[in-house]
Amino acid sequence: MTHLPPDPRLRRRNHQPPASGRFVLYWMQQAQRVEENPALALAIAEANRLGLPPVVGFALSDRYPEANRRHYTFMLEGLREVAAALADQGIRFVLRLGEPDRVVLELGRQAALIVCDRGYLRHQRRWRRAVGGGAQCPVVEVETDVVVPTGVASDKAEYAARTLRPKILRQMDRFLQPAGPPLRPVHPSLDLDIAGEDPADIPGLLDRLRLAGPVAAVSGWFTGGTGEARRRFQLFLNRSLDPYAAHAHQPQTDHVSMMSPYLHFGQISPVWLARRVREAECGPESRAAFLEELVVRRELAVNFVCHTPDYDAYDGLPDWARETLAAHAADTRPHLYTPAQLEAGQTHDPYWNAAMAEMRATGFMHNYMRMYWGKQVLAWSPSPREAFATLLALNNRYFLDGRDPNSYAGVAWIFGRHDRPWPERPVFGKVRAMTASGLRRKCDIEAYVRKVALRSAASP
DNA sequence: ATCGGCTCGCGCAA
DNA sequence: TGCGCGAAGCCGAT
Repeated sequence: MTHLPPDPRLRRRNHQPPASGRFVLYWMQQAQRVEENPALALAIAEANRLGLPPVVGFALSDRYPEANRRHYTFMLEGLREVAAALADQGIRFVLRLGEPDRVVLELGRQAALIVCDRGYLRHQRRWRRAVGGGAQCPVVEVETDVVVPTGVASDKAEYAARTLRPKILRQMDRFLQPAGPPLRPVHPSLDLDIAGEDPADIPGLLDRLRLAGPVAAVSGWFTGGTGEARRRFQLFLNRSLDPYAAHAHQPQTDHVSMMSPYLHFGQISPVWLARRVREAECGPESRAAFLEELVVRRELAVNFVCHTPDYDAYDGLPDWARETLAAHAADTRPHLYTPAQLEAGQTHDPYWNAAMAEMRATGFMHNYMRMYWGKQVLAWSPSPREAFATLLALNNRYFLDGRDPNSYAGVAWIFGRHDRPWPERPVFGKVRAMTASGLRRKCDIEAYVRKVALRSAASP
């Protein structure tokens, strides 16, 4: 493997010598797409060089943290499309039920090389460590789901967006160069005799998985898959990119890309999205604002989970934030709600209830409302620690983009992470507060409430 | 309608 | 060591 190009997106996961095998295995887990997938491209190139067919393997586990029907329907819609797109190229897609590390080590016994993509949460890292340590052939990891590879951007936990921003912007250009034309496999793998599930049988697969909770699918609002992501993004470019910057705090509009569910499952490439926006005709402010969200803040969230071992724990918050929240632990809470009352959207606040209804009905929430929604849970919970737990649970249960680095960075932001102190007030202490009067001042919040009422009434 | 003050700590200039 | 400034705000003064 000494021939591997010196590409900062590549990393060897073990030091096994070259092995013989029936195929080259691309273990797809994070980057659930065929287009703009550098891990798949590397697997095809290596397969051609070795004179072997490439095979794509995917492990479907119902032990994924907080897995439910909503997430899995969306993911399986995407994987069905992946299987069909791979078949068009003569590549076999092997879907197996089970824990990813075990499934991949089993499949990998017949592989000359394993290529994997890169998710950033601790269970995804654990799977890759286990595969790297257990495989009898070389394992190469490819960074697939950020623009600037994490180690190139920064090798430490960044304090805030302002400290990461210059590092990202300095490097962005070189990682937005278009890849060459997609490589075709010389040796097709469709006829290889490898057992796997039928990825097109979504109801059958869902029935066989033990999924938590009564959280319904939201296919009426969001259908999974790269084709659907591209269609939606084209609509965004046509209609919503130009007012994007001006309407960032206008949740009554739909001038947002809604790419986060597709990015979360790797169904669309952030590099491709960034290139499209750079080429788009729009005001420079909107172009910069979108790239700020897509690249700077999204990759700040990745930096956060990579360098904060307890990214999902209250104790991982900055000292100043924990200290000020502790100093206000005994403050009177004018409103207190249980997690069940919050989940049902039964509070005194119609704006908050609308946000919760949007989340339940569609699996999505406008960014500005996500902040307001989170800040109120802090205000209405018996303690910041309980608020933190409630927010993560609701986030990961209902959002299609739950359980993403952005989920953990977003919840931590509610409690002061990546933010600065502000004037001291009850309950919040020096952590930034948001209020209903602020919503009324800054946007047409009544129009947002009406929009959500229509949507949740029409909910499938 | 707009403006300033509030508050902590990082990173750069000196 | 000093200083400017920051992921999305609030509030009161003008």
